[in-house]
Amino acid sequence: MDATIKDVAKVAGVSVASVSRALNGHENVTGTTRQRVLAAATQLRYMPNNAARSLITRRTQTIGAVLPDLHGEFFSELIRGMDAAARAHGLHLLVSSSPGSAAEAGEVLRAMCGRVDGLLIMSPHADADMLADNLPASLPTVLMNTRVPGGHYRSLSIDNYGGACAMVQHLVNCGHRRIAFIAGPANNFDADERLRGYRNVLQHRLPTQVETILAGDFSEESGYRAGLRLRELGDLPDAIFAANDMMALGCLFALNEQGIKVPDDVALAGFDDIPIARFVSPPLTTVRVRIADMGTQALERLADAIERPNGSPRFSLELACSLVVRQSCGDTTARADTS
Amino acid sequence: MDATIKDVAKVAGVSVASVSRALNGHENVTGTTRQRVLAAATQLRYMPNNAARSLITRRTQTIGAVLPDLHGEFFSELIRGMDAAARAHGLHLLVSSSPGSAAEAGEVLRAMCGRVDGLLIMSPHADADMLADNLPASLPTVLMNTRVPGGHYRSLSIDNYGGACAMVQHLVNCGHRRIAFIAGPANNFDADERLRGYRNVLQHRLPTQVETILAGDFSEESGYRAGLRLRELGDLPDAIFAANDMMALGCLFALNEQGIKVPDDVALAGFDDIPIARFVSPPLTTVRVRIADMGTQALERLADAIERPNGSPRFSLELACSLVVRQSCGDTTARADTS
DNA sequence: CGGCATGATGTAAACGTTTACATCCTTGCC
DNA sequence: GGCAAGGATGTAAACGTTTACATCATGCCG
Repeated sequence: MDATIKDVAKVAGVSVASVSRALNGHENVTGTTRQRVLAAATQLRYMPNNAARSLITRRTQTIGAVLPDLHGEFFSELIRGMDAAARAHGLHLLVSSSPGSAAEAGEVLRAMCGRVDGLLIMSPHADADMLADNLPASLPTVLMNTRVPGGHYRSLSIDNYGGACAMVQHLVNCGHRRIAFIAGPANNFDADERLRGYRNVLQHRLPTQVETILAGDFSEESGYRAGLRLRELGDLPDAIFAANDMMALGCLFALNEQGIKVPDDVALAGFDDIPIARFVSPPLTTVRVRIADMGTQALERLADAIERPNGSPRFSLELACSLVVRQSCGDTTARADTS
Repeated sequence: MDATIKDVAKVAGVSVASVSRALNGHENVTGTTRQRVLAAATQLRYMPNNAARSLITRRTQTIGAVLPDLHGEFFSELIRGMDAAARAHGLHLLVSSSPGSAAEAGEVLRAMCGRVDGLLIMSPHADADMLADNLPASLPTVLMNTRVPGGHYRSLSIDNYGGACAMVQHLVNCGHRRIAFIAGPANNFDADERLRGYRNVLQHRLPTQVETILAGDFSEESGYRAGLRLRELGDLPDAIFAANDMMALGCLFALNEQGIKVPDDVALAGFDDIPIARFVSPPLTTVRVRIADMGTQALERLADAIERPNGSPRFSLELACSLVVRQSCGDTTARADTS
């Protein structure tokens, strides 16, 4: 059985209160007492019982992350960013995915909220009602890539819309006119925003062009299929903008197989700047999003909200993306970035 | 303030003991009492306080996962597998990476072990002493891809060695003789085992050939650099076996740039079967490892060890890999798998 | 020298559960 | 009708901390 604070007190010859004070670094404790306590604690390999501590302090030193399915590098990056920030703040990270239904997501939320000091939520199922139903209003929360109207929640997003606009602008500036878009999955926040950016620029800069949207679901396979279907559209477009890099790569391989040259026959662009994007040939022009950064920032905002329950304001932030121009879209004079 | 069990008891007009029994599904409680309690609980939105519960039950319903750095799809897959199994068992998942030093890893372990019922550990820093120093002997633990001699710990690994042997065998069977290897990072369990497999087959099947090992670190960039360095070796080898797919892809792009044709000029093989492997051209012959499966299995073994503290035996298991033959190594008669 | 402020230390209550044990009620049997 | 048995329910202790408050020693000042 593990040693308790009482055992330490006995060995050190002091009261439990002094042990607690010494171990928690309070001021009012003599140097000699502190030393005796520390010695006893290490001798007994004393580890404070977190349950007992949480019970009285009402803090768990844990924050929860509720994510959608955990496929792909996106989530390891996100978790990596959150983990680094959590460790820096002395916090622990409880993660859970919530694939499936909204009901299931609510269940995950309820199961978590009693064990954490705050919550990071990224979920397609999250809306105002669902959150209100499953979360105590007092629990600090930061939404990630999840739009809930009302301004009642803190929220942090990648500026997918801005990034998509920038990319389509770039394609237009390169002289491309007929620009096709490979869409992401339905009901996906990122996918919707990127599509919105594509449409916006098309309407404003190329009002005479009709939009061309190919179905996709963010998987490289769906990009591959889109690339094979391209011929069915009649003439090849000038450029293809895939809603993420994986689909862009899938599409690239499909184009290769058909003998369609990128960027000579058609330009190709992606979104995310996954590591492999710069190693394919031609290197892929894409939009860089700093995913780990979003995780870190989200956690830090949350930590702040926990520490200053009233002082920390609600906010709704968008993290900027940056255009990464490589060789897959032809004109590289705009800006070169192969770092 | 949240409702407590006392509030529920008051509303339901019963004692706290009955509330506890009703809510935890014990037998000896009347149907009417149970209903009254349930009604009161939902009315008050009662959520049991986990700290108090853990304090007395000495269970946290949480298992901890200590991982090395969290880069790449490997970890999202691993976490995905663990998460699915955890939810199935009603357990929560506390994750932490332990980049950096062994001391830091020890700290992570100590910080975790008071908050979990069991631990899943994957760490290059883990050895018998380090674990003994930082973990209570009573804490159920499952090691993943981490070799600690002595048979004192439960452990689960990918059969990297077997997979690498199978791949090199396959290359030999395809008629290749001069086989180069792009190694993974030093002190990495997977990397070491794959190298060992390469060496083993070389020694037994091709005793006259010298081994050719190019440095790498599992990143696509290091594979790319290895591909560029290939010419420095003099004649091109017959085949290149990269210790993981990312390096194989990096290498593939480097070969493309140099006008070296795969598989005509040189065969290329990888390890992991990441999703994109089947979409590059030529599709990559590789070794499939079921990473999510390892996470799931590890968690399930751990859950078993927690539930049956004495009944569950120590074990040391290796999860089989399977050869996935595509077009990058020439001869596809051995076995085709493009699923 | 006495009283008082100051600061270290000890005592004990409180946190919200679970559960062993006591109590009470019901039921069936003699 | 009384009694035993057994099942439902209540009472209270226990889990291991933190911390408000009490106590005690010390030194300073009047």
